[in-house]
Amino acid sequence: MSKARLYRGMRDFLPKIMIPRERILNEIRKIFQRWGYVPLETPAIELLSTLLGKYGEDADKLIYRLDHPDGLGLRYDLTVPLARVMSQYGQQLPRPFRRYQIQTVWRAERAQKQKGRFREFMQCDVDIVGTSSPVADAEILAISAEILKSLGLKNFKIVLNHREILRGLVHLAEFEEKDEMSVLRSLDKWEKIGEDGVKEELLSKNLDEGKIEKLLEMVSLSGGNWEIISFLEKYRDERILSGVSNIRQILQYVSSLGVGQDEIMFSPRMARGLDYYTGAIFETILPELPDMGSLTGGGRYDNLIGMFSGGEKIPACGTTIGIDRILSAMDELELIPEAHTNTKVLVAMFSEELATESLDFAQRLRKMGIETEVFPEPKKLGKQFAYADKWKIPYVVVIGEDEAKQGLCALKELSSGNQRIVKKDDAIRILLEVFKK
RNA sequence: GUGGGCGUAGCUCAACUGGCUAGAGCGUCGGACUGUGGAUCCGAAGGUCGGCGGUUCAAUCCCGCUCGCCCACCCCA
Repeated sequence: MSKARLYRGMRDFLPKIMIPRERILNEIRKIFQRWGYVPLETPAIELLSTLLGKYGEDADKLIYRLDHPDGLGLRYDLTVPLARVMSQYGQQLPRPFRRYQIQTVWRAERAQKQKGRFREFMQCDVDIVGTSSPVADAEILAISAEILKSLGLKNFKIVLNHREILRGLVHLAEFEEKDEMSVLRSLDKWEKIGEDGVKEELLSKNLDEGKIEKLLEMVSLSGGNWEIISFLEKYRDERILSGVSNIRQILQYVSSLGVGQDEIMFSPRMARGLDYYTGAIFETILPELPDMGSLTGGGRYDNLIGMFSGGEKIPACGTTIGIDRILSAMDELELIPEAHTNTKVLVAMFSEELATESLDFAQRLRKMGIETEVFPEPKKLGKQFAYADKWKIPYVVVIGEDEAKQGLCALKELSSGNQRIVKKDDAIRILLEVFKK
């Protein structure tokens, strides 16, 4: 057993994983940019005074604290850094401010690899700061949907709910305000542990059985989105009415942004764990992979950013794209093409004397945008072909003595085994055609 | 942090109730094949049997401690 090991909850990303991972990140980045979002990066290390007290007591324990006299810790998410940035540079950033941020975060919790839980993981956040318009909520939903579609995860569903509606329901069930978040956190487990499970958990929190039953009955709604929200309106609760009217607008706008009504599922049972949401909340799931959990999750949080800005109220809305969950979902659905390397062509080295022939030709291919590598030593050709085969490099070019004399090269496609002796220019033309450069 | 399970080659796993030189498959490297990969055959490298201590004539196996991994609870992406 070697002495080297990984700290629990950390991962190495070997090339085989990194290739699809980078491809997906590039795709996500492209979509963020297409919607007009601008990139932001913030440091891994923040002052503890910035980090602490923003996520709740339990979460504070999960922040990695550095052993350093300045009082430092690793960032826990990307939303608090955004709030800090808004308070420091808010004046020079015209609003609405649309930003995306793709960086790692750290949480000192018990990691369980198989459940996709790590101590270091990447978050891809998109947020729109400075507007309370439902257009913003609709836009964030549409971006989430567009990303999943573009990655081939066509069968997703967006689960939608609203914190004001939930608060109204909890109020109608006559729970005290201080129990509100605790009740919502239990309710949120409905899909996972079922109605009985939720009831059991609420009972174990010493809450009143009558109130619990009242709440569970109110949220046991099924049917179409419009049907459910129309039904909720009948409660004539001020908060519920306000939430429903907000949801109506979002549902309407989202249609114009390329999201089908059947891709959205309004559910009065989805609550999300974080305290700071104030309006619409949403997450995306794959019905075919019910155990996978949510692939993206977010909502509106109108009070969080202001915490750093001296009480000024700054509305905001955003979501996290769970890149690691998306990757494992794609993996299970076999949507990740096998790729061992990005190299398209291996130029073999025939002999020391002909080395420059290979280098020159490889350089011509690269200038045309074809990913090319040269085998660096004149090993026997069998070894060089075996190398290409092991890395699944699709083409091998050999320039041997015979070819070199006549300005030719041997171009072999490994998948078929077909080899042609052609002029170098023709080889380049063929490769450009194949890889559509 | 609490409870349960498990640590043998790079990976997946063997080795009868404690016994002689700890094995196999896959992978890696080399050869059969000095102008051509996948298949086949041959060979090689690779182990302080997680670590420390104890019991024993003798420990990969039994006991104690420790470290690590996995599962459940809690919490989340």
